[in-house]
Amino acid sequence: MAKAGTRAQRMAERRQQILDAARAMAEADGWTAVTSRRLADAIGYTQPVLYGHFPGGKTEIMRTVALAGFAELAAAMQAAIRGKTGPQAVAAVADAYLDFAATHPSLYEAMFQLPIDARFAQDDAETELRSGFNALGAALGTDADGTATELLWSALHGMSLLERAGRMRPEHRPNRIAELAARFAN
Amino acid sequence: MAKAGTRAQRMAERRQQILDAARAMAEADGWTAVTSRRLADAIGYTQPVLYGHFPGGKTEIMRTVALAGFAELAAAMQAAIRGKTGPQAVAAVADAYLDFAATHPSLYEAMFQLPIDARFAQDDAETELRSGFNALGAALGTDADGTATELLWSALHGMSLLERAGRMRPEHRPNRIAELAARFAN
DNA sequence: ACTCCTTCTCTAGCGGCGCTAGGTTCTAGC
DNA sequence: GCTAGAACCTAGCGCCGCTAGAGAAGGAGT
Repeated sequence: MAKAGTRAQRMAERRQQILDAARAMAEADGWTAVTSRRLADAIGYTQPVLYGHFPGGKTEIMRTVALAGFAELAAAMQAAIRGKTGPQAVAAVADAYLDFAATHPSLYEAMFQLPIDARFAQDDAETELRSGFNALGAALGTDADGTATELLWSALHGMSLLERAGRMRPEHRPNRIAELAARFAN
Repeated sequence: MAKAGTRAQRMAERRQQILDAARAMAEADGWTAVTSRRLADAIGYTQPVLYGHFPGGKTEIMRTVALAGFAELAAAMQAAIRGKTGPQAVAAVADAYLDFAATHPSLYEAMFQLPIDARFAQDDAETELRSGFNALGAALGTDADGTATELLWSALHGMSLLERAGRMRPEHRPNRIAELAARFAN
């Protein structure tokens, strides 16, 4: 008899362990500090074990972490909008978005800045991405061809990165959100 | 007698050679392909020579390339605005910005996405950065506390990255620019 | 109980990275 | 021609992502 659970269960557990460790490590010291050796150490095994779970190596691990991030971001935005309309909805979704990016900078980095980007659109990422996009669209109310939604996403994405890079006055964020809500509410 | 010019001249020339090679290499194959060995090969010397010119290593080289990029971007924006006001000015500056980012993706990456960011503000970067920021502000006309300018910069920055990542419909860029001009003019 | 076979895990190593200590060659000034 | 210093290279460090192949562990059949 095995120590605990079925083979598949143990595999799934360890897979999650790897993802958790990678995410924690990234948030603590940045993605460059997430090396295959350190990651293997963290889960109590050696490097090759990682490749058993993620044949694509570090890239696949980051991609998987990013995927979870998209789901979380979409959920946060949906929760923020609930029951709001007009400028309030826009301000709420903007606040939620920027908060998410600021609170989980490395997660956000994995989602948008790393070489995961290329050809992301075909698989299950589509669902989470679309879901987040829709949340933004919902905040705007009507947006026939999605152009305004694209613009709003652009502004939020850019702002989160520029804030993080120290290129925007942090204390002005409320002003920026107000400005955004004023200019984007239908 | 030396082969050509003074010592200082030869140093300056080679310094520029390194920067040119790094930039060309980055645009051709991305920054990860710009390694100290390949870079040294490209200028016909060995690695340690690079460190004579740029004690900070690869980071300092990228930072220097990025600095030139800021100057170019600011110039492109200023040229685009010339003689325009209102929505036309905003559209023109947006077009110039997005064009720059799309035409020199790796240069743009060095300017905004790489770990150069941290504490950039104290030295000569300030000038070029401020100059670009001012060009955006000029396109907007009046912007008392700079909030609208921050917002415009955010939108352009985010849009350029999302376009590059394939997350925005490329054929819709004119729509996005029009939307931007409409929402941001005065 | 013993063998066999699969499944799991580790050891060891490859090529490449950024970077640097220390020796060698060249050059300029006397 | 000699010498001091600048210029440059060789060789190597510790790290990276990744993998081939050896060996241990554990269940199935006899």
